[in-house]
Amino acid sequence: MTVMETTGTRTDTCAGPTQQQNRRPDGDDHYTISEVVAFTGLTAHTLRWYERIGLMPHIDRSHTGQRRYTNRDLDWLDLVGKLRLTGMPVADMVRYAELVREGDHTYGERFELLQTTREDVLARIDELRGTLAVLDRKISFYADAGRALASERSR
Amino acid sequence: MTVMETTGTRTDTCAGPTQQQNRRPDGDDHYTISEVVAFTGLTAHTLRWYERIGLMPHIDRSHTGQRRYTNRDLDWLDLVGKLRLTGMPVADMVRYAELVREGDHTYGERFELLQTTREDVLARIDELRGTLAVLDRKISFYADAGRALASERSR
DNA sequence: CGCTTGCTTGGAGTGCACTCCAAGGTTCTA
DNA sequence: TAGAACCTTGGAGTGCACTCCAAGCAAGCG
Repeated sequence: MTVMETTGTRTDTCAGPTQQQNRRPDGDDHYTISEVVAFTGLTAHTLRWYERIGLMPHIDRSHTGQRRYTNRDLDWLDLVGKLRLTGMPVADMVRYAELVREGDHTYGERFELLQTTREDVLARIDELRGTLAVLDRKISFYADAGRALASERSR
Repeated sequence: MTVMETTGTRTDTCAGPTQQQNRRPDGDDHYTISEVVAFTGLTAHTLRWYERIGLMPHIDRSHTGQRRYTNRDLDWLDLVGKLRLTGMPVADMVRYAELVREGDHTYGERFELLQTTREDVLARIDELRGTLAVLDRKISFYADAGRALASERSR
């Protein structure tokens, strides 16, 4: 049995609200770099850079050497996008990509990495909630001050 | 009437779960840079840098030119810390600091800035929740795969 | 008094995540 | 079949937020 990160047929399914329409059916899923730019919002520079640093697998090439991305590559980029949103350093994502490439025996390590990331995200959400509370207090302070200034002007 | 950001006596009050004990009473609140380092977790380098770029007001000096921070400075650093957590660029925080220094007539702009930031934080929390969902799906996928591998081994 | 520890300054350096460039080959449209 | 638009590469450059350095002054202690 093989633990795959992402496959042509199912990908730990239901990819969420991501822009996944416009995709070609698996089998003739060959996208140019500019199509992937349109899908992901990343720049072509960044996509090439991701490949260079090992955050992407080596992408298939056309007979003339141009990149041809597959649906699987797009799925991977979706995940990377999500992880990036968490603030995970690129180096850690590269590490994860390496684990995937290395095969099944890295399963445990990958699992742990995901769980650590999950904890980080929860902590981050909590931090943001704390900040939100401060912001709300400050905003209502300003609203009060605004009313005071207004009534002062009307006096 | 003056809209103050932070005062010696009240600061739009109840500063939250921040480490505010160990503070000296207002009036002999004079902290060295290393004390502020201990309070905030920032480095002395960073504190000096904040002052240089205008993210802090000019800090009082001792007769020999050493920085002496006040409770008010600590309050400001608390806010800066919170804003930093939201991912607000330092340049924007500097802008806010300038508005505060410029006085009452910047009230409206400050209010807007805070509200924009609030919206950003809400959006960020939502993003993180989306990521959390992806992570949870992936984690349970790995958990299932783990069970499958285990049962395979036991066969 | 000497020593350690802490503080000062301007300016240079670091690490991250891109971002861009030049020079040239490829693919599409009229 | 010409020209525009797009793609390739390695390597250099950018912007942000620190982070560190060297040289020197200051304060507290035995």
